[in-house]
Amino acid sequence: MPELPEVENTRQYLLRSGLAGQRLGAPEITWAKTVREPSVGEFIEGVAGRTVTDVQRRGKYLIAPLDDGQYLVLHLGMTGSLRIHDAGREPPPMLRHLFPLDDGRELRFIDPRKFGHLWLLTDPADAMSKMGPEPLEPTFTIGALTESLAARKAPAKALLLEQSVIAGLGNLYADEALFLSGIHPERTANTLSDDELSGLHRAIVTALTRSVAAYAAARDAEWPDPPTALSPWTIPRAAGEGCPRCATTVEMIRVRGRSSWYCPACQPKDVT
DNA sequence: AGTACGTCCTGATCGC
DNA sequence: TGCGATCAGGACGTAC
Repeated sequence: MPELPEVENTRQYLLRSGLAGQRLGAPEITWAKTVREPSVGEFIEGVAGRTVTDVQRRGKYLIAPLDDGQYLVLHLGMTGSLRIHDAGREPPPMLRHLFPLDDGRELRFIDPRKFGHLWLLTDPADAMSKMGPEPLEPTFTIGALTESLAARKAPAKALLLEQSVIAGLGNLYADEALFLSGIHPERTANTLSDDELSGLHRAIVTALTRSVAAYAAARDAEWPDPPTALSPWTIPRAAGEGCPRCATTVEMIRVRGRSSWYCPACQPKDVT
């Protein structure tokens, strides 16, 4: 599902498609609950006629500054994706919203499960002030990770999903980072050793960096319709599959209601 | 405050 | 073959 690498891929796709510089027409919103702020009417009125000046990303949020100082903010939820196509082209199934562009194309918001959301904000930085560090920027340090986990008794897996701890991780990359660092998903966060914390920090950066690169290569190879989803992780997510490191059959448990795949040999629950 | 869990959604898949 | 039940999980609201 859209996590940091997928959202970053979307950002790069939108920029390369020339969204910046385009003036938006009145958006067609077919699922009103998608708009979180302001009202749907104010959102449509506020977006119409404005020009997009850039596409930025914070965690899993896409932020498009507009030429009047406001910001169009998008979250893809679990199944959302964005495409820019000619207005005449057959609309895809599950098209939920569209933003007409002044060059005859349109920005399409496709979202089967309707978990994506839209905002029109004057101060997105304030709205996102509780979000944790960007894992691919220098602010994400071992010290920052240690500090945010030190007093927590929840399972490590659950905390990796909290956007206030790290911005941009989701269920799949959380599992991947735990696998790469050899940490069982149910390990209590405040029992992680210094070595485990530094290994987890490195694993998060490695997993995300690897995936961002995989998307970049796919964009180049498959332009102008690059994939919105790859599977650029190493821990298998299917019953009966073997660990890529030791061939032990991987297992799945539920942590906070989320499926968590791990290798019982490489990620022991009890560390001595 | 920290932790845990239900809720929103619908296409795909599973079991009888 | 068909149909109901289950699963998937990001972020938030609520409860303890």
